[in-house]
Amino acid sequence: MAEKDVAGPQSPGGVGNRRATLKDVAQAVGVHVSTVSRALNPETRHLITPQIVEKIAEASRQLGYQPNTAAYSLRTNRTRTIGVLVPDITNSIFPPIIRGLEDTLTPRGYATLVVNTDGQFEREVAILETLFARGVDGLVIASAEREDSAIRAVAARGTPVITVNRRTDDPSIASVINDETEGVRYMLNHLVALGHRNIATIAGNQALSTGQRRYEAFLRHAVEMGLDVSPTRVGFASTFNEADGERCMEELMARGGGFTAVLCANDRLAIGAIMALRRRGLSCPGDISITGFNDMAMVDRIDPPLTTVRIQQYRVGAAAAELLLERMTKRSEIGKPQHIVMPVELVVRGSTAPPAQTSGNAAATRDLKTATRPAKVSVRSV
Amino acid sequence: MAEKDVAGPQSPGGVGNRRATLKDVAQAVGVHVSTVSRALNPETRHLITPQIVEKIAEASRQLGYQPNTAAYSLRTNRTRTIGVLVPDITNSIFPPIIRGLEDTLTPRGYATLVVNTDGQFEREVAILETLFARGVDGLVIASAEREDSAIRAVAARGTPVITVNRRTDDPSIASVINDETEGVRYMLNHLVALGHRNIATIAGNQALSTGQRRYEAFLRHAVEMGLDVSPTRVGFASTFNEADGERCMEELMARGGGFTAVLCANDRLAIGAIMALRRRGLSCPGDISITGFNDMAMVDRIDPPLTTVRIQQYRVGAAAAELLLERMTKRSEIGKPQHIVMPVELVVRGSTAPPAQTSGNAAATRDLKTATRPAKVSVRSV
DNA sequence: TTGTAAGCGTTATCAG
DNA sequence: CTGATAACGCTTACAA
Repeated sequence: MAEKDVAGPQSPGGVGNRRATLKDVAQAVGVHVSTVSRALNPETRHLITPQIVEKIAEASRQLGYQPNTAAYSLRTNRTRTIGVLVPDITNSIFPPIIRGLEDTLTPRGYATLVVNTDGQFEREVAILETLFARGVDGLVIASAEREDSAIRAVAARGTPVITVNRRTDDPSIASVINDETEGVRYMLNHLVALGHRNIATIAGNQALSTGQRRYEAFLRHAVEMGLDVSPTRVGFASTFNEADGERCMEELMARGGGFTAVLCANDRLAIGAIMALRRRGLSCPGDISITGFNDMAMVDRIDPPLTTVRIQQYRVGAAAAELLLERMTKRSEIGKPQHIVMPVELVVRGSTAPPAQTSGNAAATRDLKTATRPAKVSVRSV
Repeated sequence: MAEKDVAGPQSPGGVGNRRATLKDVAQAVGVHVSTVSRALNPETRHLITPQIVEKIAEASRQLGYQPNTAAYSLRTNRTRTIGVLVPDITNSIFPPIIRGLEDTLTPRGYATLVVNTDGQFEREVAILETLFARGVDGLVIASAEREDSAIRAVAARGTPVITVNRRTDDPSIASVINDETEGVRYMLNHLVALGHRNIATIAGNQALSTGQRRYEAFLRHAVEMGLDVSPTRVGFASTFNEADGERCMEELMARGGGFTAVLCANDRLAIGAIMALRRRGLSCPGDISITGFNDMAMVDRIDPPLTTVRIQQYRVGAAAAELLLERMTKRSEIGKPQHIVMPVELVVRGSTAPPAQTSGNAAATRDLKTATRPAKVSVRSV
């Protein structure tokens, strides 16, 4: 509870009330502003006599000199600012990505301007407009759709851009995403190991790479595993949220069921699915196992704790920042990977269990196999 | 899945590849740049002949003119940028506040630069330094401590500043906070109505206004209600997180218990408390009722669903933005409230119930009264 | 190694 | 009402 004490970020010198400028430092040392500029810039410091550099450094410290960002930008056309587009910062999968970005960008002198698109294309366009007006040096886009003409326009314009979490279908747009395919495979493996043979899925928005890739992986691997993937066991969500999960689950059950597990394209859909189940008086995982994707904050504490695929949000952000920095400095270094896929891991919790043995009270479950397998695994790393 | 199509934010005109400047527009219309500047600025537009204004507007539209922010800033010393300090964007109570800020600031032409302090004072100071270097026009601080010399320094410097969610002890620093006192009173009322007479508390960090105010309110209202507030029934958390909640709950139980409910200073402490309880083989609310504060995302879905106090995070952010805008434009308008307190509401869920009737298996519960009251209320608005 | 000077795109002051 | 001009603070050829 001790008072926080500090010299404080207020004028620790300066001239009068103004912030100190290069000219002030130059005057103090008795050299020209250009000399000060060079001395203070690591790139050009070597041009200046070490003693003078020292004197300049001292004086600028004394005066509390801080370069004027506006002047720097006006002159160099660079702002050391990165625009970050997210669908909605309120969706808890994005903040960790943003921190990953910030934590690697800030030490390099870059600031991030985070804006919300709410998944609306017109907003995305308008936002990009204002970001360009502010002269961002690069863009990180977490709101990318598979066909995203706005992003293509940005790239065509020459602004370094990278998508995170999702990617566009255009391979020339750099990206950092998660290994959706493997994630789905792990999950199917897990369900099959528990004894499930009749697995439905609630797929996400197919206009987003996450939705599309997870669904595609489901189809591919389910077939490989010899599972029945009839279209009646597929629900398509358009919004990746709880309401849509609920709706899709109801649809699936209305179509007659016959499945013992539902693989959902993300955690929020899974939560909705569980609610729908409950409303019908069914239990998870007693009657039906439900799985998520992302491992959002708190899904380990909900009832039942969600079995899901953990993605490395923070590291996705950090990797994207690194990649972007490279593309902004070394001019389009060839040979560097343009697409990074981060590994994911399966997290087994309470929302999955072996299929019910009896045809019991679960209206949606029929066609049960008898196979039973190891009941519970803790967090399994892959 | 239709391709998103748009003219795109790329050069819709411009000159060559460059962004169009005032000079370009001036040339196109055949007037001087200063005329264009005046015509485009609403404040000075009246100085220009309407026909010319129209021509200029048209040409600037045609050329896709966007004012250069850096030049504007250099000239005017204003950046239309607001710095926002939060402890950690990953903590889900902050994103809604940030959206409230953004949604009211963006339409007014301001951008927000959000940075994380991680609750470290040195980081806060360093961050303020870089924000000033970038020339922010104002500051919104969600990471304020009660005694915060850095914030005082900012205010002394003349930069408009406002704290949100928390406030400093210095009444001259404007703030928008929640009604902690009423929140605690509602909660105590609720617990007493359920029949609890022996209520413990896990207080938050007393160096933060939230922690201090909630604790003070607990003491005051508990006394008013004639409850026993012995110090053995108070635990002090230092970090407002689950781990500390767990630790405090264990401490409370180790001291011998005797309470039937625990009022926690926020939701995360409550979650930790529930975990500690569970580890001892006790149940919530069967053996002990636990309450939170904030109504964080997802606490309605955890097990048990948390009874808590809902704060209006989004509106806190929006109100702070309004207040800040006022203080930035109308020069320190007197008469306007400097401190806004937002109303809160009680949300009753599953983590509270009447105290156990028997001295049962609950090691921590004794001294039970017999009063029982209405068992469950749904969301009650106040 | 250092100084000179131009110029980035605006806005504001001062004439006309 | 409009034009000319300076200045904001910095970087960067080009000179010396």
